Amino acid sequence: MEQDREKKSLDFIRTIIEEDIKNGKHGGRVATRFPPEPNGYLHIGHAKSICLNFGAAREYGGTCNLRFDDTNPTKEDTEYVQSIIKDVRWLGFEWDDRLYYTSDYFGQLYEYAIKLIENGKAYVDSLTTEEIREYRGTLSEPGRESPYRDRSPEENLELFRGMKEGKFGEGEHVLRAKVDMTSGNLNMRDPVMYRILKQHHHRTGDEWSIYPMYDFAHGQSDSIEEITHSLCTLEFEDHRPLYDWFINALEIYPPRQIEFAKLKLSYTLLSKRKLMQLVSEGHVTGWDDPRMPTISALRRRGYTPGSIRNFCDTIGVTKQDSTIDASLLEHSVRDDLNKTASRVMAVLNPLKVVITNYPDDTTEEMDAINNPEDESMGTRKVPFSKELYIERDDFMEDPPKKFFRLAPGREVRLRYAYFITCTEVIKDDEGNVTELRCTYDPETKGGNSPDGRKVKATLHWVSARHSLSAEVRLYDRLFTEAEPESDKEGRPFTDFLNPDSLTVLSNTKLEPSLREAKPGVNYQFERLGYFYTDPEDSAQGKPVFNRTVTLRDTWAKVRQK
RNA sequence: UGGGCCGUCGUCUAAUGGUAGGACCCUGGCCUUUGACGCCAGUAGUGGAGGUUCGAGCCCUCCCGGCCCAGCCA
Repeated sequence: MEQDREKKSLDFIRTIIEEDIKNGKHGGRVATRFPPEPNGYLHIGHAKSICLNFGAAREYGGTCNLRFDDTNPTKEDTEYVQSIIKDVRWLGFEWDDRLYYTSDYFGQLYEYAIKLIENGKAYVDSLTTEEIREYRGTLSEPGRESPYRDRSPEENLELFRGMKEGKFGEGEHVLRAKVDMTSGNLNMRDPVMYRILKQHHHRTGDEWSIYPMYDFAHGQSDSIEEITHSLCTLEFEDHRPLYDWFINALEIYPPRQIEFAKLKLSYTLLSKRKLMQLVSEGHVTGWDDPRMPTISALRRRGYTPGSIRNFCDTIGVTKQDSTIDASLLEHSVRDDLNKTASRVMAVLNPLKVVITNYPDDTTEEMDAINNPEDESMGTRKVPFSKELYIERDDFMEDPPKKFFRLAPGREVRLRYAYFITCTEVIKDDEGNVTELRCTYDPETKGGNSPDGRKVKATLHWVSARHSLSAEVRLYDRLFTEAEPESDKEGRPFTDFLNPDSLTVLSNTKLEPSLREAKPGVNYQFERLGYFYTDPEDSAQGKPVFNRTVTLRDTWAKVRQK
């Protein structure tokens, strides 16, 4: 039978790569690169590109370089370099000694520019920024040639050298490619190759007073590194003819650029500028605020590298503009954590329960399973005593039909402990329930009744005397709208910030084993969700928990109806 | 309105010109010491009109809709 022969369907990029390998292009070599600009933190959209570039290289026995596209010293910083290195590693990828910077190529790029000048394919333009814009034309009208377009190579050379040597001020001149001012593709209307920027660069210091534009640097950098497949996002499709023009004019190694759609995720933003704004305006506490879609924030929230890689696998790679449902990301992390996270009992919104027929000073150690999905994770002891806490939501004095948790006169199971029956409801002057009195059935120790009687609900609980209080942060979506950036009435995305994106709980009651919880560990609080000990704010014996994601909650859906 | 790209279930994504499949979401049901997980089932799609063909999601034409480009940003 051929049933087991799995038919894999490749995305269009991998299809091209396999085709190239089959045809012996580049001698079967596969070389990709991930080329971030160090001007912000990486986000989940970058993860898609990272997984594609590093993933494809890995799959086809190739290499993937990490290269920082650092051609604009006014926006870039080593802080971002460091965070990017950390994030790519954390995602599980390695570049060995292939860590590069476009700034490594400034010398070579300068030589390339000289060559184009000598060949009459580049010229120094002395128009102002505004004039260049006017001369460029519009989407529907062709541009006009600059009056400086026909300077001689000798004059251009001298001017360009002068630019390099710092003889001119910022904005006085630029170097432009002599392509075609009438092209329908605006990128071909004599694009700027170099501008004067008397700025300190995070790597080259004050060595340069001119810096190449991205368009004059990116393609050649790929060429220098002999990248076989230059993968980038759709908006650069229009730039490809220009890159090819440069490569052609320079007669250097030609990489093949292939464009794919960048990731969009519902209920969040993935624009570096706007993420920066969220940080600078204080809507979040930083780039790694767990509500952010950055890699560092997802990590701090408790997302695992595997869950993100799996997410990227699931969403695929195409050229179609699309928005992935946030629930798919949530599914990825639940799926991963379900198999690996230790279960533990934690009461977030405590309601006191006194077991009236239980001895005052007795403590029993109940056996609890750490992970029903993985027996090798073993068991632990959880103390049980007369006074307990249960979740407020697990009791209703006047329950609707479909509520089958605790209610007056009703019997439920306390997980790994006993069946209890609610006998009395205690309230304060305002009628708020403050305490429950229950009886337990000693025969049901461990959670089973010898007479075989069933209960409909199993509740989590924590022994009051043994409980630990800890700060627990409940995170929710940052925005209330699926597409905060595209409001019909043009309202800014900041109008749609979710006021309930963060709830901090301090009056929580956790099982005592959590006292020793180390920072940076994933747990499942049974029946509630996955939580992660905050790596920054947790201290010895004083963990702080971030909610990664809730468990799926069927009852919440029923209740809403 | 110049140039480039893209239209398949609600959302993503598959389908040598030959039965439109999978995932997420959703809805039922089973199971359950997590209303979780798991399992079973269900709902639901080729933007439109022509054409080629025995046969079109796929090829051709036109139309409609969406995205990107007018930085000395990347």
